[in-house]
This record gives sequence, C-alpha cells and structure tokens, in this order.
Amino acid sequence: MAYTSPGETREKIYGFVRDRIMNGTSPTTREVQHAFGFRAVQSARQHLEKLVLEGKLAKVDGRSRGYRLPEFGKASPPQLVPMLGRVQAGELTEAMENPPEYIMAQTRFEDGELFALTVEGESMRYAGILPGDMVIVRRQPTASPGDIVVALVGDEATVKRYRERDGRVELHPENDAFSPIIPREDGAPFSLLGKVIEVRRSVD
Amino acid sequence: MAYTSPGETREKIYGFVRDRIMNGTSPTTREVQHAFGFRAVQSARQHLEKLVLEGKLAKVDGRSRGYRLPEFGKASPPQLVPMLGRVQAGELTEAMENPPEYIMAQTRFEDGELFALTVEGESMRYAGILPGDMVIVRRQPTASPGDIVVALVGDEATVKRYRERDGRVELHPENDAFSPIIPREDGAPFSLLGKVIEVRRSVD
DNA sequence: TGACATAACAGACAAATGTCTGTTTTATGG
DNA sequence: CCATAAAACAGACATTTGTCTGTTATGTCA
Repeated sequence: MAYTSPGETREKIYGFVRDRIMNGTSPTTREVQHAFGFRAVQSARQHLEKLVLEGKLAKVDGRSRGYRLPEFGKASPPQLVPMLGRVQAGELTEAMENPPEYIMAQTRFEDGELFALTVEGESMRYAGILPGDMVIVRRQPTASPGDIVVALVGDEATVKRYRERDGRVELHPENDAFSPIIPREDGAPFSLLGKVIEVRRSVD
Repeated sequence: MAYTSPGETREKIYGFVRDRIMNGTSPTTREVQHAFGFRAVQSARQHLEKLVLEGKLAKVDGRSRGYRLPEFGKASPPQLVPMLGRVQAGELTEAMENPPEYIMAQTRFEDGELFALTVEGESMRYAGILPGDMVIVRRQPTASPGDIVVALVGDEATVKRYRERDGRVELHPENDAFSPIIPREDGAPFSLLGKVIEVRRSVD
C-alpha cells in the first residue's frame, strides 16, 4: 500500500471503525486490514492500538471485535422499549403486530420497566404533547404532584398531569378545552400505570 | 445442566442474546454456553440455531459474534447521532465536551447525515417544541414549505417553520409573541442547516 | 543529506470461535 | 409404559481472530 502522511490513514480507519460500530458490530483487525488494502495484519493493528492510546477508541482485550466507542462507557446503555398497543382493563397488552415493535431509549433510570404508548387527543397540547406523539413510560404505582402520568380511567389509558387536592388525586389536562378528572368522584375504576419520562415526535 | 421443559431455556437465551446485542455486541456461542452453564458448546448452538429458524434471531454465517436482531432488518437500524453544541458561523461544531455525546435514533431515512441540537427559546411552543427539547435534524440544503427546519441566521441557529411567499423564504415561529424572519430582507447571512425529523423531550 | 519517527510489510503462533458427528438424558403424549 | 422429540453432553476439527517479533520503506525535519 502507498505510504501516507502521518495520521492520515489513521483518521480514515477511525471513521471506518466508528461507522461499523454504529452499524451494529465492531470490525475485526483483519476486516480493517482488508478494507484498507494492507498486506499485513500488523498495519491495521498498529493504527487501531494507537487510536486506543489516543482515547478515540476503547477496546476489550483479547476478545474478538473488541473495539468500542468510548462514549458508550459513560453514557447510559441503550434499552429496548416495547411499543404497547391498545389498553385493556387493568392490563397493558402488547400490540397485536408480530413481532412486537421496539424502540431504543437511553434513560438514566437503569431500573424499572419501561413501555411506550402513542398519545391520542389534544388534552396535553399546552404541555407540548400532541396527538400521535409517543410517550415512554416508566411503570410505577405512585406519582408525585406535577408528574405527567399515564393512568387507566375506566377502560381507557390517558395522559394527564398528576395533582393532589384535599388528599384526593386529580388528573389535570393541559388544555383549556378539557376538564380535570377526579377519579374517585365519578366512580370510574382508576389505576396509575406509570410516569412519562420522555416524549418523542416524528415530523415527516 | 438440569433439563428444562421445551422452549423454556430457549426463551431465556433469546432474552440474553437480545440484551447483549442491545448493549453493543452479539455474544459468541461459547459466551452463551457459559452464561447458561452448558457443558457442551453444542447445547448453546442448537438453541441459537433454532432461534434463527424461528425467525427470532438473524445470523451472519461463519463470522464471529454473527447474531443480529431481525427487527432491525425490517425496521430502520439504530444510528448514532452526535449532539452538537453551540453553533458557529457557517459551521456546526461539535460540543466542547470530550468525548462528544451521542444519542440513538431510528429513522427511516437511511441516507443523510443526522445531528441533534437542544432548542432554546419559546418561538415554536405552539408546534409542541419547548425550550430544552432535543431536535434531531437531517442535514439538507433545501426544504419544502411546511417543514420545520434549523437555519443559521446571522450567527445563531434557530428552529422555525419554513415557508415561501412571493418566491422568498420566510421562517415562521409558532408563537404569537414572535415575528417571522425574512432572511434576505434584514441582511443577515442565512443558510439552511437541515430539516427537523424528530423531537424529543425528557421529563424528569 | 542524514537522523528519526512513522507507515507498511512478513511470517508466525496461540487463543477464540464457528462448526461438525455422534451419544446420552429427560420431558411429553398417547 | 413406550415412542418420540427435545435437551443436554462429549469431543473434535477448521477457520477466524488477536497477538507477537522482526524487517523494510517512506515521510519529516533539522
């Protein structure tokens, strides 16, 4: 292979490895070798080792495809969150599609079960939650005043802001056109499904 | 190892492999073997092969750590999107933090460079984009009327809705308290950075 | 031009890993 | 209880892959 100026090939190798890792799997030393036309494994290895020295890559010694993006060490690991479809009394069931849809989320809550729902209705518009938005919810039986929660009122899942007044739970919409729900009062069965921890919207 | 009822161990193995892939790398056959206490490699391999047969896993034959999540084959593969910090004239520079932060995104646009920004200001509130929200942007030099775009006006990156009137570009806020920006008119250098394809908000 | 650092090459070994053939043990259903 | 399928085991081989030692070629800079 032609000799390049110092650092030039290394930059390209870094880009190559980075892209490969982002696309699913770290390359092997020899994959890098062949991708760059090196006739010796060591040529690739030297560059890779130096990239590790420079801190641009991380590495798990000895294991195959052991290169990592050091960013992942510090950031929270990605997590698969199931997209739940419709809601049935008391129980959230997975959407009928097979296989179930998953989305990726990086939350700082390591613990706790997460699920995702699609928002219907305008009742939380002023809080920046629009119809069609996806909310990622951490399942929990209680909430603090001010939290945005998903609750099961009657047979329907609803997103509202959680409040307490006179020791009673109130679910407040954030839209003047809607009225608060005071669960015990109107007799509908009520249960708290969890707290909204993220809102996502695709704009196409 | 104790014999379990048909399919029982297989489910656990599926979960194990899935999680491992999510966390960065597919496990090797022997890693599965040891994780489940099998005394023979083949025990793990049989389960893995059947999972592939069932369509629950995909596999690249012969290569190490060759298992994949088939969902990604149909859905869009996850992508690492760099979080860009402040904006300098003409050029988006990576945030000063070292190393740069990345977030995961699944878009249906395979092509195109993506980046992410944090929104400042209230100008898009009525469109459900609040201060502190993160927008994921596909870099592109043009836009269609109605698109939400990120543009560089003067020295500042701004999120607005793209409009055209009388052949001129207009950037419209979605908040009565703000006025449209008509780039050529007020003489500020203008350039379109890209189109917003996703909005995310963490609610903690 | 010459010293030095870096890039690239050569060849090899050992460990990790994918794969295979065949056997033994256990669960399950009639 | 027996037949069958699935689960688990045993041992081995070939390829892939990480690693190593040493050498040659090229770029850089004084």
